[in-house]
Amino acid sequence: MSTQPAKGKSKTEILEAAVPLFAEAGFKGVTMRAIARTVGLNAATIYHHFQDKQTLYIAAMAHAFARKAEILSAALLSDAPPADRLEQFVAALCQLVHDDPDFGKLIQREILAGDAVRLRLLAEQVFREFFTSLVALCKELAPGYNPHMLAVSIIGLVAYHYQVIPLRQHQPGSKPEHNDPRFVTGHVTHLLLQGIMVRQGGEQKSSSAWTASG
Amino acid sequence: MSTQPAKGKSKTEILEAAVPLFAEAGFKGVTMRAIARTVGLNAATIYHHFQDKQTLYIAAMAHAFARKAEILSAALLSDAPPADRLEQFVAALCQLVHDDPDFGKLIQREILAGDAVRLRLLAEQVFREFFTSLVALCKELAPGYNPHMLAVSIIGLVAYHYQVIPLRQHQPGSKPEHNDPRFVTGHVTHLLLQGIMVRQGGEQKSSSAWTASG
DNA sequence: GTCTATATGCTGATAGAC
DNA sequence: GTCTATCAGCATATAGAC
Repeated sequence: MSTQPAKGKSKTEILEAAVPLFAEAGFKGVTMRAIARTVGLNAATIYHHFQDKQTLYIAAMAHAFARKAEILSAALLSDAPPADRLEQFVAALCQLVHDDPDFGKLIQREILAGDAVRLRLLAEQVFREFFTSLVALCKELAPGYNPHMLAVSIIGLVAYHYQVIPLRQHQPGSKPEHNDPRFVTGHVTHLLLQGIMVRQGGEQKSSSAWTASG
Repeated sequence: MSTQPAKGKSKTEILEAAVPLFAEAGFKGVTMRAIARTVGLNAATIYHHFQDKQTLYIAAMAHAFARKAEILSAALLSDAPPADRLEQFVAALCQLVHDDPDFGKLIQREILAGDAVRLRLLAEQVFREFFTSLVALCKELAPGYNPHMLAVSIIGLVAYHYQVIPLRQHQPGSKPEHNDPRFVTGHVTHLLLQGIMVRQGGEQKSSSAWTASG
């Protein structure tokens, strides 16, 4: 909270060094010495800024997840028609996980770690608001579906594509373009809105769902 | 390979003790002592059966993934119509990840670990065959879609629902029934085949896609 | 095959000089 | 605020008795 003008390394610098390290190797895979080396400090100095490793880790999570919630919420709050809001949200989510791979990795690691307290905080303080907005959109867009399940499916379609890149890049038909946020947005939006059963003779490229933002 | 009739603990017993431990805590989160304690041995004895921890870990992965490939392939090889084969596959995948949570966790951990050699082995020796069959089904079922992307989407819709249970259980609208393989199968199959745009007045419960297996 | 004992290294964390 | 020096604990892995 207090500004530190050119007066030693700040807590923020330590956090910004720690986030990618924790994303890549997890809590036990990162040593205090490694974080200190990255930020250009001695390991003991970290303990002047943070009580212990656990405290530093939680602060790093909070720093990594800050502002993500409002980015996701914002895409859901336009006054466009429901189908367009869906596409805007899918596009925003694709862009987010594409531009910040650490974000997805840290969430996966938190899920695997399975700490009940931290998971509850993550669910309530980071995802609750935007998830509720997404559920509302699902109710409006597809009243026949279970809105909770549909919301999870929408997020999952995007998140999974980026999550399994290290595996699916070895599978037949994989191309680098498939990681382009616009390409994933087009695929996911069309699949959600139209489903698999394309009418024979139907030209899907002419569907408005394939265009990026209009 | 050699049978050991009632002659000390077998390698298989060690592997079957190690798999759930590695799934729960990851490579660095599991000590040789913990594995030994679980199987009822001294830590040093493990080194009589396995060269080192890394070798034991890879053997445990191979043991955990054995036979999974053919379970998934089998569901794709019936002579039913494409849409029914899709539902059979979705049902089989739901059942698999529901009955064996370790399976999904270990795959996630391997993806996060990011070892290029191990990921290539996993992709080629465990998933290649069934993924190729799924891509073929996608081409047959939905020629208008990119088959690679569609195959990933199908797997992702199922895998993601089970993967994020620890997070989505804290979100509004979550119910325990949503983890039932039959429920997830119904939701995913209907979403894939029909998409979101349900016709007004259409009664989705009457769709054959909602019924479990006929 | 299984054990005890132990070597060796790395880790989180602290004490205290500057 | 940052450093050096250091401790105590635990990890992997080995040596060798039984």
